[in-house]
Amino acid sequence: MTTRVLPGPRERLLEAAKELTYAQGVGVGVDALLKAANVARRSLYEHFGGKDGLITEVLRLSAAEDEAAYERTMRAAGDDPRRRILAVFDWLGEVIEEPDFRGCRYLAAELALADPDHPGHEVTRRYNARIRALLESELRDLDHPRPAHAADQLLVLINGALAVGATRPGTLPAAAARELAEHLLDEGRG
Amino acid sequence: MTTRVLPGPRERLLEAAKELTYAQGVGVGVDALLKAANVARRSLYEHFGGKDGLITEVLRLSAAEDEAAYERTMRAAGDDPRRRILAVFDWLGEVIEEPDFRGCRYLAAELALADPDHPGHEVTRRYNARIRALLESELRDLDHPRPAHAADQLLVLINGALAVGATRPGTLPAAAARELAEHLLDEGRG
DNA sequence: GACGATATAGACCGATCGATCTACTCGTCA
DNA sequence: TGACGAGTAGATCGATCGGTCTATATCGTC
Repeated sequence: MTTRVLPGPRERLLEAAKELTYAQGVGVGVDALLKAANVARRSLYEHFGGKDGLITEVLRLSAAEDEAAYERTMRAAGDDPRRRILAVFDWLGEVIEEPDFRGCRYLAAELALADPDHPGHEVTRRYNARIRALLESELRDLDHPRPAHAADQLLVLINGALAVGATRPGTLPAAAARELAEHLLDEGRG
Repeated sequence: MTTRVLPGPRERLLEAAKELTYAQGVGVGVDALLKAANVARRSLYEHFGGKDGLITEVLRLSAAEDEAAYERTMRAAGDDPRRRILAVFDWLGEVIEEPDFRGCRYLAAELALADPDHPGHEVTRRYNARIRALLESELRDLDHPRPAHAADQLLVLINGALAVGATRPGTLPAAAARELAEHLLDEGRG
């Protein structure tokens, strides 16, 4: 059986690390992670090889979850690609207004991991590429004249809203970004 | 005399810390800062009271310099507010393409300083507010119908370009942002 | 030339870092 | 029953953390 009734030390560690690395950054100490997960020190090194392995796995897991959240948001918005894209900004607005919002986890990791060879960088790079591909696909469905370029612009708007949301809470940057996205989507349709 | 021919330990520390905290994040060790600045350990605590004081002062100094850079960029672009604002994005494009670009220093500090009471947060908050005020002033000169709202949007575009530039180097996010800024500036003039 | 302020050099502090190790417990399955 | 794998508990490691300390050197100024 690969399934399990109670979450094992691996799952507990991943969950605790997901929360703590977001709330306090990837600089959190191993002791804090072990205590929060209620896991023996040895288990961390058995399952992940070390702190870097755990952090990388957390990023991978979160990336998959967040990508799924983008897809779920768009699916729930119906079939119109325009509505689906704008729904992303509405959802981001809710995320940003959550009381414990602390900005984009992947950008924070990108900036905090000083070692350029840390495997976490590759994860964040791929995550951004996948979100961008998701957006470009919608833009093609919309028959946008420049889907690749518009996808780059949407990525700027998304990351901008998340960044401003971290520094200036309460200014509703997602709504501001959504409005710019509308202009972008209307391109080439008079 | 308050001026000095050779930079003293205070100036050397600030300069070294400005570089190291950007390249490696605010988590850099005190030893690394002292070594890079060639300064005695004691001098750091005499001048800044501790690591946090040094970091905060670096943020303050950098904020003043960067704000001046915005103003210089706009001044060099002439008198037309539209040109002046778009020049900011051209300048950001150059900054992002610099080989050692590592994203926005203030957002990185905001995300890395886990303690919400760290005085650095106030500095980054004020910095963003001042840049926003700078932009809003230009928008008023331009007789933009919604200067405050448009300033918020420009801030999203700027932070978005810097964020994407950190994660996806070479994709020219500043140019993408500039194009969206043009739409924004043309608002209400048919 | 003496003084005081400002440096430097570096020992030293307790705390914490990430990581390794041993010893013990517990459940499973042969 | 007994061997084994997985997990816990916790001592321990060397390194590094931020910070304090003493001792010495250098400087400008009276």
